[in-house]
Amino acid sequence: MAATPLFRRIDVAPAYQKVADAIEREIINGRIKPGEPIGTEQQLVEQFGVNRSTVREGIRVLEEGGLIRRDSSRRLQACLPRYNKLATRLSRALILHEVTFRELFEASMTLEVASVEGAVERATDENIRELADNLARSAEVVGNPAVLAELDAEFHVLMAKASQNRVLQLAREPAAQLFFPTTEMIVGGVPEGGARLVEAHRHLLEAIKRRDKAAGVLWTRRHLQDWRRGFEKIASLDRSVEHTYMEHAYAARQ
Amino acid sequence: MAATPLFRRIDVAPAYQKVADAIEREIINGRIKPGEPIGTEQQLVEQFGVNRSTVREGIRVLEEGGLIRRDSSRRLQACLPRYNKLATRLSRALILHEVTFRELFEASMTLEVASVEGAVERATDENIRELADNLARSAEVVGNPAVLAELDAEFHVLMAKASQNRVLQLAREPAAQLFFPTTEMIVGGVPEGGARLVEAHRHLLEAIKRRDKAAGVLWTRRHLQDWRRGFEKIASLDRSVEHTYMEHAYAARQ
DNA sequence: CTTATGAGTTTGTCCGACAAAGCTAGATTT
DNA sequence: AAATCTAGCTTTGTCGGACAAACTCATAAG
Repeated sequence: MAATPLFRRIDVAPAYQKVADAIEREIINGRIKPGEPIGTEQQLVEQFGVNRSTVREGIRVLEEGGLIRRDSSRRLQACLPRYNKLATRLSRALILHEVTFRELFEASMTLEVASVEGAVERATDENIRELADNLARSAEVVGNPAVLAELDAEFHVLMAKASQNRVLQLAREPAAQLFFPTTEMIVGGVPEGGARLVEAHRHLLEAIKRRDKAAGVLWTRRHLQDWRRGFEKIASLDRSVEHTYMEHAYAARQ
Repeated sequence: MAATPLFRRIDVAPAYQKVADAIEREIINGRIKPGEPIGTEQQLVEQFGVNRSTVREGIRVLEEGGLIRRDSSRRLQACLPRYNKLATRLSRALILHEVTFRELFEASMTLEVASVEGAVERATDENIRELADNLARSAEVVGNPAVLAELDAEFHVLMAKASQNRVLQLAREPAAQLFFPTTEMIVGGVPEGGARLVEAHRHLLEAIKRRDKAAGVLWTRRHLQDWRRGFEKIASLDRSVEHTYMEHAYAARQ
């Protein structure tokens, strides 16, 4: 195919990219720890020997990637990428790829079941307290679809947290961000929808408390099936997640 | 808590952020479709009424987010975010959060099982051809851990693709990117490791062809358990994914 | 019809500048 | 002496202009 390589490929990445890569490398391999300062733009200018505009473009790249942020006084520092922010990007990608609600439902079924299994096995007292608190608040707003939907999303986040598996936590988040905004429509559109939702959460919490995995899985399945039936009343599962629908998932980012 | 709000919060986001947000919004809600041009920097300068440096910083943000890219002639255009690129960022986040191999293993078990179930149900002839092709190539390099590990990763990507579920495809990718680089070490360190791996893939492909879900799940479990046993010979599952380990996952990005 | 050429665009980078906001430390007041 | 104020220094966000390299496109030359 290729002729014998006499020279190595020349690195032609633009300077701002190299700046970003250099800083990123230091953070990834741990030489700069989260929370530690990166230095001022002027210092970076001197260290890299490029113009401040170039440094700033590199900084934007890292900032968007969640690797660095500016503290209260706008000074640069390394930080731990927030799942939430990354998940938003992923949700965005899923929308642009026009995934269907069926795909979303199927994947969520898998991920939520895994999540509850982990929670049943490993939930701490603190986790259970948080879930119970969420449940109590939910019970008070059964008639308010908007608030209830938000609490539902939170409940599932807490369950994922209780699974003590951060990979799972991260993996379920993008789907959940697209999945749960519809909850409001569904709970609002189905009589008894709110009550059924809270009932399911109650059984889930009970299952976690009793370390009863079978019950946890069963009620997760029912809970999601409820969502599915509700959704099918207002739309087709094979419809793709709409662009306009993004408005919801979007407002939440603020 | 707060006093009655007399005025709404003033928007103080920096200009480059607003530029990025404005373009992003147009893409997300579909007014600019993937592949369509955004315009030159000069045009954006005129439209937004800000300096070119400011526009460029905004562009960097979107570029890193995968929403826009430059075509062959470096002109800006909207594009579909690539799973692969996003997954790399997630993997990076997982490393910085120091997730353990146990978390990785548990999540992967769930995701790969779901993946194979989907593949058994919905794999197309084309999917099966790709898997068979991968298997044939794997069989030829049983003795070469480096190449075999790469083909193993590809096999699982193909299986996720065969599941026809893009949400799942996306969800499994970050974990896989961290999970599979160790395959080389394991296959290289365990006698018969390569042969067992290829054998598992063969059974998986058979299961998909026969639409035999039970067999598919069984062999996925075995396959991953093999990995786990191999891993435990060289390290502890409770060790966190190391920073230095990133070198592998990192080089692959190029 | 293909190739070469050359003008015009566009990007990547650099330089210098300035207002606004934050920080620091000396000066002032109680 | 402790608290407060003030003025200067730093840093960021934005701007304007500039230029070389790479690319586009249309026209001229073979």
